[in-house]
Amino acid sequence: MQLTQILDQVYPLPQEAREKIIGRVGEVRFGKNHLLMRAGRVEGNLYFIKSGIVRAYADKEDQEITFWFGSEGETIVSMNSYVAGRPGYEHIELLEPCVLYELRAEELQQLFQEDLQIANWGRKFAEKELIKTEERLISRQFKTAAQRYKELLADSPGLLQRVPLSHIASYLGITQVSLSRIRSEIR
Amino acid sequence: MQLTQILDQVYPLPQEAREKIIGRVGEVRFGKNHLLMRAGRVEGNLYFIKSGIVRAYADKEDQEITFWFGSEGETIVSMNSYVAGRPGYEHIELLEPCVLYELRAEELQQLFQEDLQIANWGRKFAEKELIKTEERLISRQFKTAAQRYKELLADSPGLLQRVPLSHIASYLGITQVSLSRIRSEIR
DNA sequence: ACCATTATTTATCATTTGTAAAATTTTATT
DNA sequence: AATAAAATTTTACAAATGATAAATAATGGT
Repeated sequence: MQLTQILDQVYPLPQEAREKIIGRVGEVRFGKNHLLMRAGRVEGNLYFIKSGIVRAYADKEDQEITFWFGSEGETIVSMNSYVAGRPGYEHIELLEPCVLYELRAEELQQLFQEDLQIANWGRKFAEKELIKTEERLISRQFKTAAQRYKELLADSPGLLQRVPLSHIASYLGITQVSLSRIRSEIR
Repeated sequence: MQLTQILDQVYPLPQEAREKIIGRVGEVRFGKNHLLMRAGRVEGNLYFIKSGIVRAYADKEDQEITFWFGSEGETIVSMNSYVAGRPGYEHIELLEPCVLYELRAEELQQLFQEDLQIANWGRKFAEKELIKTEERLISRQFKTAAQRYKELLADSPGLLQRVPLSHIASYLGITQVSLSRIRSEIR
């Protein structure tokens, strides 16, 4: 997926503004299982996914909790680092080999102070992520684990083929055993 | 709480930009139990809470699910309306008599297109809300209902005195009976 | 202060989900 | 194809939460 397209699906930018961003972006590649970001650090870059799929997870005692999947066209950003300059609580792990567009957070912050349209792009980005997150939070309360699983299947049909069920279970907020039970009841 | 202070705690604005917003804001008052926003409508205003406390809730079949409380200094906005011009899924109900600063969403959108600092204010607002929402989503997975209750007590000590436990239970994602059990085990 | 209403707690039982361990299936490697 | 490793499912049991109804406490209006 091309960077122009990725940027525009957040908020269409005038040519000039778009080029300011593109000029500061580099392409990088990492292999499967690479740890792109680690919890506890302030992360200096953000990434747009050209191809591949990743997960964000947080440590809980001895286990890991996956709370986000990102694939083609999505943006990888440690919100705490990006917003507040604080260390993030999330690890980002590549679940496939990925091609990423890399951008220094500092440079983007600079652009936010220079360019009205880029500031509005940043606003739209956060707003859209917010709606998605809010909807997930509410869906936790509204829907049973089985419903959430079915919805995930419907919304992201390819996901099951690309991601281990253990991560899916964690993402849905249930144990893998519970997810197995749900899957067996459906068929 | 003064509007200037409310705006500044999101993102400090230069005097000129701040006045552009303040000039478009009016003060309104509503009584307890007033329904400020209704699900299924596109909401044309946003509000800053000068005093009082409100809840956002969504309908689930025969019951209501409270997913947010807002009090002094917080911003009331139907995210779907504000971001996407779509009807929201939330009702906003006043739990106390409130004094609110009212702003037309359309006028704010206009300011986003005119003023770089206001666009960045809007960006910061969404980013901060996003972090809060993301943390709540993760806390759902990390923590037991009892832990979440204790945290809510610690973070918002006054809340229990201002809000019925039925709403608190719903906010925590448990039934009122469950919350009662938790409360009795603590003491 | 009294009554009616609403809010909260308690009790009982059913359901769901979690934990731990073993069994099975799938995948990767030689 | 055979083996080892990893992923997934199954089983048995424990713990947490839900549903319903009844009991108690708190609140608001007259």
